[in-house]
Amino acid sequence: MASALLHSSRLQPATGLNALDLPGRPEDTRVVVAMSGGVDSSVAAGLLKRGGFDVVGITLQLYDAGEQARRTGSCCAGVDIADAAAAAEVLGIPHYVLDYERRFREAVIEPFADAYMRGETPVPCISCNQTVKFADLLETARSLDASALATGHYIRSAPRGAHRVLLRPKDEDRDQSYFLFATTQEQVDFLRFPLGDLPKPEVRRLAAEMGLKIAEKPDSQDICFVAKGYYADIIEKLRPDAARAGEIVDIEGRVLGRHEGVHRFTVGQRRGLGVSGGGEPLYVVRIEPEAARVVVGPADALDAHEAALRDFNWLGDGALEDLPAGGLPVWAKVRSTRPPAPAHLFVEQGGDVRVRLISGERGVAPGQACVLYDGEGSGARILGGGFIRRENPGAGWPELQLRRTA
RNA sequence: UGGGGCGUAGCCAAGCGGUAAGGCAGCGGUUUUUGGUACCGCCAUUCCCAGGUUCGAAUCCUGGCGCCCCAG
Repeated sequence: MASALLHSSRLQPATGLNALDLPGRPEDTRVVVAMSGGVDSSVAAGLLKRGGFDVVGITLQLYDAGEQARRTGSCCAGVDIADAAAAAEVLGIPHYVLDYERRFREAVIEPFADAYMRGETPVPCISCNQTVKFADLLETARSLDASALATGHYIRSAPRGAHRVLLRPKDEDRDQSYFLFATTQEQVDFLRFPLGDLPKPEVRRLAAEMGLKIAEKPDSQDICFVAKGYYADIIEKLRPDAARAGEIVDIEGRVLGRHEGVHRFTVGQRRGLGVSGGGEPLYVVRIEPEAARVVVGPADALDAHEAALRDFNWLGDGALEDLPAGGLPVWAKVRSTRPPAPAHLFVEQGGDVRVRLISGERGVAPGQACVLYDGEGSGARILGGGFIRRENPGAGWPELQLRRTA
């Protein structure tokens, strides 16, 4: 798509569709671009503008900038909004700022705090995409008579039959599909991702070429609404009464130390435990919020070979219930920064979804996403995914139950 | 108060006359549009204390102090 946008505002001869796979001339096609104030979404807007589309930039104000206003690596607040507005002006497109603070708080920040109190490790970027960006903003785009909503995510989408499919981007290092697995088919059909075919350095080059001041702006990182590194502070501020101190115990139940609240921990975490045992490093292997207990153990104790998923979003062909009984071979990511690994997807009688990780993964944390692909590398299709559930490992596997009775 | 052993960083621990390994924990950083992982760097001018021997002592000697074990 990007190459088409770069060079042409003509219709594709074979299909009669424009570069966004939409009918009509680009200049008659309105596209809303979600502009965060960063390089990526600014270039996405610039590419669409170059492609001749009727581009409207929208920036969501998501949280009170406050003292974070001057932080680098943030988005959607304070100076970032000004950056987005400046970029829109350079590109010559209309730009609007919408106040979504309340919605963002309800849909992203509050659930983020609650998840930690439950002993889970949430992915706020996913809930943000899921609710604020792809639900609320998408509705706004529709109400503005836009034919599509575009973002600066590194992911590709392409027409397939009556719908569109999501594909891993050309630049695998920047792949953001992990954060987008929860996108519904309806949303996918409406969304466009102009950066899917571009490597990041090329995007920065384009930003400079377009005269955008933010061409060298650092990538955003960390949780946008959390001052660097101290997410626990926000949770304690939001849930002042919920934080309970408790014990840090080893797998045998021996008390090794104390902690100041389970929300400060995540499964797989090593640093910050303050306890040492046996000369080998200890990791959080389980969090028991009911008992305010953090269970730690050696690296081996982190190996997980399966994960039960909730809120599963299926983007593959056919019905989820029709998967092969022996499981569908897939590639699975249980963390954003790990490459996809071979796995099998199972759907049980009651509709519960499970993934078996063939080689196992270390530190599979409840609340994180498990995202599924039909292949390994660039261009692999995103089949959907779900959030990892807290549960007792080994329970509920039909195969294991069979073995037990046999 | 007979015998034996031990006291090295927050924890474990090597060193046994030549100028303080290593691991865990901690701290800092790199990587990363989540958290974590991983990786890199830092972390005892000083070896329970006081004397002594020696060119030189954590290492040898003497005396304290403190633990532990065996015996009574």
